[in-house]
Amino acid sequence: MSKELDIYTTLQDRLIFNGFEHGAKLRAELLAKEFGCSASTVREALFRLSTVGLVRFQEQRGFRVTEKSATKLAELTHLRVLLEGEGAVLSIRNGGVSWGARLTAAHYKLSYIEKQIRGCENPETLADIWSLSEKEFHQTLISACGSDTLQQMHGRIYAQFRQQLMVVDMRFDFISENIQHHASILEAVMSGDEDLTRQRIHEHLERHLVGDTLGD
Amino acid sequence: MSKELDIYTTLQDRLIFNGFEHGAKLRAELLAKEFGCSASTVREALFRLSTVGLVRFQEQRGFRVTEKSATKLAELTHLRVLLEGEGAVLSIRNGGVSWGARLTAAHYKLSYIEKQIRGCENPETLADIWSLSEKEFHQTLISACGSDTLQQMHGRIYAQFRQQLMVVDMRFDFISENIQHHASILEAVMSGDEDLTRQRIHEHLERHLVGDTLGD
DNA sequence: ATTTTATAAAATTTCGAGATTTTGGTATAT
DNA sequence: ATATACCAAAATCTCGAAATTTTATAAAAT
Repeated sequence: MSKELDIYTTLQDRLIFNGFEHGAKLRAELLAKEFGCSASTVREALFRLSTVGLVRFQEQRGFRVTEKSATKLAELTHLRVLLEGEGAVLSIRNGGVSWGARLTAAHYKLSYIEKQIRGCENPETLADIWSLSEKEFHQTLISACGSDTLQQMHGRIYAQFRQQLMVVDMRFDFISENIQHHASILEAVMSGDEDLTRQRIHEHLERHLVGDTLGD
Repeated sequence: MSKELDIYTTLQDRLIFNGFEHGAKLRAELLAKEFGCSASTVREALFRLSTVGLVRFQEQRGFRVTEKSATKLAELTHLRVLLEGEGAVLSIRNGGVSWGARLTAAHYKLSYIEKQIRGCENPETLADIWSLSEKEFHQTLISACGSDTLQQMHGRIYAQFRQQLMVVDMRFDFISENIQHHASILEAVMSGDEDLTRQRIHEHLERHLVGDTLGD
């Protein structure tokens, strides 16, 4: 694998899981030292990440971690509801048994971890594994929609959404609700009810829409 | 303005308006000569364009113009209907008079050009100006939605959509229908009917959904 | 005291060349 | 005839340094 791609993925992870300060400056030269490569290589990766939205680029002023704001989070949530709802509904239509099986499996894993978190003293220690499972569940949910473009787009929105939310949310106060939400989504999907599925996805994410000027 | 940005924009235009062959190889070194700069600068721009989706990047194999396919076009159309519908509906709610005025103006310009095209021997000569007006109309349609993220996302989908369609479509056989479509969308918007607006946007783009396995 | 100007330091952008990998052609073996 | 191994040419990737621009600091002017 090329160095550039390596660095791209590493940085992406750090950005999503808040390995950097909110709005921090990202100096290619410093990161280059850390990664043991040249500044240009880091620069390429940062450029790509800026197009994805995890990094902000300013002409002659370098790169910064995208800032957090309630507005941005609300916008991303709105789009997630839209895309994930669409993806789920299409998957219901096209998915068949194998998709149902995969989704059930993903949900089983996620709910197992979420129940662990609920009864745990230091839930932060489970944050990483939780993130992976939660992502997998939501990805699986739309995985049979038949549109790569939709999934790709959802992936980006999801990444930015997590970036906005991480740390803040890692106290897991919401975990009981969440267990309920995920189960409700699965239930709606399995019953084949498209409108209900959309509604449940909406309910799951609703709490992040505060301060939103967009419609409900 | 930096050279990189210059090149980025130039390449973006060429890619969208099919200044390159379908699937053509994009060699940084050759383009560098043409632009009078170094290969690394072009490389940065190409990397960004690959993240946007106009260019395909392969590890150790360089860059290519994104291939055209009916499937891809259908996927992009599907997303356009979704995002543009949502953006238009939100704009109806938040837009107010000034948005209505801007949309009417954009429509007036577009319909003027489309009528010129209808009665023209060599419609290709008007392709450039048409593209600009059509883009402006659809951008204005969602411009009061209140979500930068949504608009940005729509912009990317729109760019890829155009890339798939250009040349092929520049014979303007559809122009009479199109005049009708655009007027219908404007009418639905002005009546404040949200469902009708979505439906009209869908009808406008429907012909590109052939070969689609996604539901309509 | 505040603003403007000049200068130095730091950061960003661009470059061209060297290192690495792929591609295409030729020879050798099965 | 097909497949494999080898080599040379071409393309890609990485680097470190030079050129440019911004930022910070201090001196001069209002």
